Amino acid sequence: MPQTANEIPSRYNPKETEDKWYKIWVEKGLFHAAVNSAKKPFTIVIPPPNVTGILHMGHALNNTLQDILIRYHRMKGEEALWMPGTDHAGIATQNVVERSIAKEGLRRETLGREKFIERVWLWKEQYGSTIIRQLKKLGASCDWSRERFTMDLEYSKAVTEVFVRLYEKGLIYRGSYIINWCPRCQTALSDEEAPHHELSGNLYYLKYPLKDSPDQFVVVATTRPETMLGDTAVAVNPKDKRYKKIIGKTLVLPLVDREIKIITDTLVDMEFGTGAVKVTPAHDPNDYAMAKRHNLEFINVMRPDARMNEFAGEYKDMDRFEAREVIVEDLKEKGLIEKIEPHKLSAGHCYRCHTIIEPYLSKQWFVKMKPLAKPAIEAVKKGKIKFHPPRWEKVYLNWMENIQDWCISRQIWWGHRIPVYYCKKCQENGVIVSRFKPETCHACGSQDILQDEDVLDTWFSSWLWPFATFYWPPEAYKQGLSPKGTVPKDDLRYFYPTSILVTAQEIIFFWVARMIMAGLEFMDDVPFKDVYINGTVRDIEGKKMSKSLGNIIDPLDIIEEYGTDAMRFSLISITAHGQDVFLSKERFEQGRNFANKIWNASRFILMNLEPTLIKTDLCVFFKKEDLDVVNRWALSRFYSTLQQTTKYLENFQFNEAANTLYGFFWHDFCDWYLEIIKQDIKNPHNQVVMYKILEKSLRLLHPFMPFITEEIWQSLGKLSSGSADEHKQANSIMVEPWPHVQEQIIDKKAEGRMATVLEIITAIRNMRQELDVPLQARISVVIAVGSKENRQLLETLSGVIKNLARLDNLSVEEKYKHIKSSVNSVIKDIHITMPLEGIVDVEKEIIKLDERMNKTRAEIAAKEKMLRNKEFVKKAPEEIVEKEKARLTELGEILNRLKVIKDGLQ
RNA sequence: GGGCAUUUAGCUCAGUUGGUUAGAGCGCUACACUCACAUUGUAGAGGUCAGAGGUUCAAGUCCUCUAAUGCCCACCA
Repeated sequence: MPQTANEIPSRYNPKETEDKWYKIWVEKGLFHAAVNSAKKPFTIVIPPPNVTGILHMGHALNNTLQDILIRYHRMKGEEALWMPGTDHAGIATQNVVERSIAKEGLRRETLGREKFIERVWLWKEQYGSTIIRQLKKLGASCDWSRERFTMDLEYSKAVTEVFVRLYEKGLIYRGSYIINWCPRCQTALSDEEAPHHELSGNLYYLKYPLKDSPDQFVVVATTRPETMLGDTAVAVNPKDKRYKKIIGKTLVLPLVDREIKIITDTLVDMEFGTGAVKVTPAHDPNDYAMAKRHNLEFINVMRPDARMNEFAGEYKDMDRFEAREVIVEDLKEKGLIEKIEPHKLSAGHCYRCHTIIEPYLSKQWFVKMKPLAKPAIEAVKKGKIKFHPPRWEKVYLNWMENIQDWCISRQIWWGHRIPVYYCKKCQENGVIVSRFKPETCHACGSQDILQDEDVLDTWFSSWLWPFATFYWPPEAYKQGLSPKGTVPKDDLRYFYPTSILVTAQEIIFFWVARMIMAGLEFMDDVPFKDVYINGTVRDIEGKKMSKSLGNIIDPLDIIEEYGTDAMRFSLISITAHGQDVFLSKERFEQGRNFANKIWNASRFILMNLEPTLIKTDLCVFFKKEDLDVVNRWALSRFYSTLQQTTKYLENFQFNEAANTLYGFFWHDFCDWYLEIIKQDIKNPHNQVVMYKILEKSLRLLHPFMPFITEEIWQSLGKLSSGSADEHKQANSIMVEPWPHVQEQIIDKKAEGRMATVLEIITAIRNMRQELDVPLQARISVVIAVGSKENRQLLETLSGVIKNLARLDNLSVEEKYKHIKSSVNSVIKDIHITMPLEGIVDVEKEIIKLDERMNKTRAEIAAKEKMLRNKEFVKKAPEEIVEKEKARLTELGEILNRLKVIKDGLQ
């Protein structure tokens, strides 16, 4: 910011400041944090965005919150580390790269695994840092020297280590189960990766003939008739009287003519459908469980791409939905469809490509979760980890207490290979779980050893993020040197556990819960002490923002148009504690306007500051007695604001903190204080106080609006350089201390007195506007005061009142005297009289007075009733009772004054 | 089926230990541009705090029920 008025543009231009300061901050190493035993660590690990990600509003909100916390704690003098990085996002990235090579006419399968992985790395080099660049645009003060990627070599070591340790502990096993299978991605998915959505489908009633009497049927109801080809039983509830006689009899499965038995199982709901259910063990998790109980056969009728296989006979090669139609047609022809009813059902969908998942029988690796969940439940119940807002604790506990085993193998190529090896000779028996590829088979000595083809679920690496980013396990880094040449050996001990995790509700199960389990299992301590769950960003109609809905507001567009600070501030000020946010583009104007307000207030101050005056030792002016009431009020308001803001930040009430600052800076400081002192701007007290408040306000605003505050703060620094004040370091506002609350400067009495004066000014302005008195008109006001104190106050500030209320004359009297043809107002024990000969409509004035008197009387009646109530006087705290009494007295006085005025007018 | 959240001004929302006259931003009305800022200033209009019951001296705030809306979880074929 240049120094003279002419050089400072009247509008804040974010483009000129943002990139400049970001670069300087990075160059000065201000984002870097290192082990420092003299300081308390404050650590946040970023929820690593997908390497394929592009910044959306959810990221903008989430990362702005983290940046506010980091900048605030850095200013508080803590060693604040924000650990950044990206997630390799297995399926998502593989899909993106597959689409990308498809443009060259290439397919993954033809390329081969090794070549394909090379292409993924290449893609990562080229496009993988997009979101990191975008986070920088957002002003994120991450320690970029520590940036990690979940596929980094060192990180992979941690993943392998964890797999081996869990396996050795008996918590990892391999088995054939019904899992969620995405036929498009052709991989298994965990339960969390296959969210259920409602679909409109049909309930088909199929008739299965009895072997002994082919004209008799058992009717079964199903939503997926194509799976009937794999049926190996029909089940009924043992209590179901309707089927009692035929239990154990044999049915002939239509189309395939397989003989199947009628069995009983308590799982069957008698109320649903016909009470008889077809059992397809290889294609339904319930049927699978039933089949295990009854020793039924498992017949898989589909291929991994969800086309029918050789067990489907003539339906082979048909897609599952095509097969459904054809099978229904064929059954219809044979008269084996009783009816078809429309039916709402919910089915799992792939969270990546939204394909309907197929419950599919296959061999996968699982983690036993119950033993891991137990300590993680305890930790939260004992309050070692606190959720904010606390309601999420219930969600977490509910999931953890009903946790299912975690399917961690994925049939894709991009990810951490499972550290499991098989001896080709010994086949399945020769399973070797190892940190390194074994040279020979332990059993037969064969060197023909193959690694498991599958990779691990992405979250199997993400759940290690709070410690794997600090080079875990420490034994592996005993030398104290990482491949990158830093010395990380004490980092883990110093920065772990991290301080707080800020994330979105969608990943509480995927990520938060699992990190807690991993932290307790491998670090023997919780990974963070607080979890702040920020709300979901929605559009103005409450819909989640998504590409497919086309309702995206791109944060980068907003930054381009309004500036980063404006975007950050707007977003924060409208986001209530953990509530969802409803956004429209216009809502960012508030932040832009505020940035401009800060800019112009600073411009005004810079233009009017006398460097010689603020260079003198400031402390002398902080003797309260020396300052006039205006300055005492202003400083008191500032420190009250500081106190409030600090409290809100400590409680994660970011919107309250932002709005408190907004209200103070705009309304108290600009609208009132600067307007008042304009008249006497060169007064040394005014000079120092306005400088002080601006400088400290910039510090309070800095975590929210980092760029504009730095820009202005640097200009202030230049102006006062060489002085003995805070600018002697003149480094960056980023590392300036967060101001201390000076309780002795908070002066409620001064605040109260000024409030009265401001009320008087407002009342006078109101009176003249109501009567359409032009601003140019020469008017006078007579104020009659009840107390000596008020008289003194008003006499002292009479110049201020005259100026702000645009009065020619202001006389302060002791007693109210009626003035003919005047407008009147009463504030507490103060009469304001504005003589306006010829303009005043006495009738109208009397009506207005009556209205006010009636209102006052009603209030008096209510207060009297309250105070007559003995229960109230007995039970309410004394101060409340006193307050009510005082208010009653005041109301009485007001009523009397109104009466006097009315009498005078008549 | 279970759970959670929301319901306060025309709109979008604040209001964390219950305590004067319920707040903000936007929008609206009127007035004001030589004097930091029209991305501005000044003043104003606008609310029986979803409904019903209860606890309490006192309820937007605590409890119960109802209604509407949104979200999450669950193996109903």
